Amino acid sequence: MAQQRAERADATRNRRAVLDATERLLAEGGGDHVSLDRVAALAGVGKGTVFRRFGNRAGLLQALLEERSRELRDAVENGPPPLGPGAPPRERMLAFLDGLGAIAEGNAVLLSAHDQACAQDRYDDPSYRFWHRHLGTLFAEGRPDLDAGFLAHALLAVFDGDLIRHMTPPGDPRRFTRSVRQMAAALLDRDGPQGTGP
Amino acid sequence: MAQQRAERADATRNRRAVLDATERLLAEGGGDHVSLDRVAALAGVGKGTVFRRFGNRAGLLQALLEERSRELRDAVENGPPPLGPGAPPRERMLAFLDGLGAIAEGNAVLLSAHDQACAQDRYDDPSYRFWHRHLGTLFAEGRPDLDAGFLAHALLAVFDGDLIRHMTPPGDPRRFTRSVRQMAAALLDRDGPQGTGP
DNA sequence: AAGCATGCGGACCGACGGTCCGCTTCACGA
DNA sequence: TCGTGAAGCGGACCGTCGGTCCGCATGCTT
Repeated sequence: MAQQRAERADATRNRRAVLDATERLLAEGGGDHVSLDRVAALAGVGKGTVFRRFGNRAGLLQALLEERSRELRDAVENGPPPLGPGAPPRERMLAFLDGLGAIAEGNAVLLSAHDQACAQDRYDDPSYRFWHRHLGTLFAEGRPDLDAGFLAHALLAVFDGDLIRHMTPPGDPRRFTRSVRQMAAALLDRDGPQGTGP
Repeated sequence: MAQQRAERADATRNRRAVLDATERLLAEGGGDHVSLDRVAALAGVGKGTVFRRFGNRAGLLQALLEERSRELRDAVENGPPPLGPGAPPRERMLAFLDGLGAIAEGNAVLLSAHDQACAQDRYDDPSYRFWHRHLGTLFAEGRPDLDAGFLAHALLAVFDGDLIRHMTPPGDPRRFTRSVRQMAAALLDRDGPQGTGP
């Protein structure tokens, strides 16, 4: 364990600039409008810089996504119930889906672009594995008679940027999250509906 | 309604050749191995021919997919129960998922490639709309208390080529379909599990 | 101040999806 | 059978993209 040299100041500055540029491009055009040339140009850096920092297109989008979801992840790992450990599976899952839904609804374009870029290795992505393990555990507790691992994949499959944009009407920004919660509740309740909260 | 001139023989021959070439390329390499140059070359036709026939990459893959699922679609529309009209929603949905699962398991690579190519307009694809309408109707009958349109999207979202490959172990090729059926059954049963068939 | 690892930029590459247009091939009527 | 016009064909061509590479600048450390 040698003492690591501190990260150079320009590197830090550039990483931020690149992430911000990506965000701006995502906001103003569709997800396919975000080419790495454009990102580099808007960030005022060379293309090589983008790749050294993030490896490839998928890495860049993943970094942005991770930034948006770090808070939720921390809360799930160490926060107070019902998000954190301690709450019963049903409440914990609904709280989690509420959080994930909010992030997804607020970042649908980013989500689409990320899925597009990741393609087949989406399921090896550490972020995905974390969400999957969390949901899988909760399902295993709540419904030991079903295939918990599959249900976890199924719930996550629904967090698709295009689907969210497709089924979110202008006047009801949380319709998606509501329906996801409702579905999860239906899956968890072996003995008839119990409602999905306030 | 003027009398249409019959389709030229070479056109028919080429359409078949292109579809077959696509199939072969999908089988021997990953989905991203199927470039339109390669398809044209292997089919022994010019690139222009591919595009005139199928419009673009998405159209080509969609044509192939439609070919694989036409039989199921016909059976759902006009066939005998439980696939066709007449059976109770639960049985009809399970039969349908069984059929769709078989197709998906046998064409996972094609499915991935198609999703990749379609991107955002996946939800406007006529094939998708048909499956969605079918599932949505059945859910609406079986579970009027839930968001049937959403549940239909959710079930279809699970038919993802990469997910299928990721969760299909070598020794159990139908694990995916079994889990999908189980999930659908859990969603349909308001009053506890009733089993998913033989 | 000097030395050196680290980071930087942008020219460069191969591959891809998609377009275009001059030429060929086929179906049909005479 | 043959002429003709339309339908189809091929493949050169284009712009763009993700990704690589290496000579040069920057900023830490001593």
